[in-house]
Amino acid sequence: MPGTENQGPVKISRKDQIETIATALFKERGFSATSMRDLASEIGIEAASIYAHVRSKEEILQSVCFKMAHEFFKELEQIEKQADTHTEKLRQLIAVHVNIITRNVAASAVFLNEWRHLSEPYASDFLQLREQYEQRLRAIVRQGIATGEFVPSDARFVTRTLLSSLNGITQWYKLDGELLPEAIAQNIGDLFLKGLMSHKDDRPKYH
Amino acid sequence: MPGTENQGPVKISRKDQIETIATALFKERGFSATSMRDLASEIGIEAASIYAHVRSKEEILQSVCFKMAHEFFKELEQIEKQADTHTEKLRQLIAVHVNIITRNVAASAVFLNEWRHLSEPYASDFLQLREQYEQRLRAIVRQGIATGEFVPSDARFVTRTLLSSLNGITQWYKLDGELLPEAIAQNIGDLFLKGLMSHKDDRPKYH
DNA sequence: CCTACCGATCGGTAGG
DNA sequence: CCTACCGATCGGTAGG
Repeated sequence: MPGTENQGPVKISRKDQIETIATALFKERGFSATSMRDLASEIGIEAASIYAHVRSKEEILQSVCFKMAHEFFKELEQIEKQADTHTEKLRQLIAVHVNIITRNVAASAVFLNEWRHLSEPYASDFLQLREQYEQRLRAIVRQGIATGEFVPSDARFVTRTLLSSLNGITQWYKLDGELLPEAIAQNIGDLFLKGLMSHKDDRPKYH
Repeated sequence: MPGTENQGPVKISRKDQIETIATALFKERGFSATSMRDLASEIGIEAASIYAHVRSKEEILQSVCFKMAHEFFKELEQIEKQADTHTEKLRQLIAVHVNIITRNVAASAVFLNEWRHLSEPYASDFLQLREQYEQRLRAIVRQGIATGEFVPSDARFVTRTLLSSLNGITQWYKLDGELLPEAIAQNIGDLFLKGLMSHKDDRPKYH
């Protein structure tokens, strides 16, 4: 079985390794400032050898960006389906968003900051996905306002500010940090739900 | 008076024009993905001509980054000086931060995202400034908590999340947008101060 | 501010 | 996965 016999107990293929290291470099230096030679030397092979596993530098970026987009959408759809309150939906969406980011800090940072180096039609496709995600998050906020669950507020502003807070995590989160992902989610959830809920019901309830 | 006789009523010098256009390109495409030829063609001159006004591509980046850092610090020091409450200090700091960003969206985005392309010792100097700014903002939050003005909370987390919300404005603010800078500041101020203040005193007071 | 140019480096290919 | 290499483009300089 050529191609499978040498993988052994560690499942990570050379292709996966390339993507992982590239993601870290793309986050640190940016896509354009990372050369295939940088990447190769980090892996320990020659630059030309990368092309045995990957068609181009951009293909790596495409893979990272669309994989992350898929992650975010998968969880969003799960949350949209359930018939919970909008408070609960928002709290859960914050929790899974924090979870995805803290489990994939580098990939999330690349997803957020390097997608503009995608060529067409990938850039347009990607942008559409991002806009749709924001729209659907905004719909939850809007509906919560419409039902009176949330205080009247600018859904567009709230959504953008929430996304900035969540996505900003990529810029400061460290695996050995003092704050656990669950605590981050709790804090962001409290902050925004406190801001969105009427005064008599300040503390969000769980079940 | 050579060098001054041709400036006429419009005060913008070629050097300023280069910096302005470069800033816009650096924001849109990133520093590394912007070539001096891109910049030149946007200005309408040859690439080599840029070097009559500017020593290098990086010098432009240095200028933008440190000018913005200076802007932010100038306002921070002003706010630290006055003997107001921490609530009022935080609200004012948010207001001036929003103001600087909305008046310099491109420069702020470059300041936030492209500084890592600075070479040494500029990168280290810059990073030190950013960390000091965050530290001093955090001190205001900490002091507000210590005096009992703010509810007990994680000052580090609050500061980072506030900065993410503020800096995120560069990613969505448009001059013709529906939300005016004053309204943005008001909303962010309300959100965070509501989150920071004790329940019996939910609405922050002004004078 | 332009023409003419330089050495370095880039992403990527051929052929093994 | 490597050696050897290609054309394109990069930041920047010389000299006017």
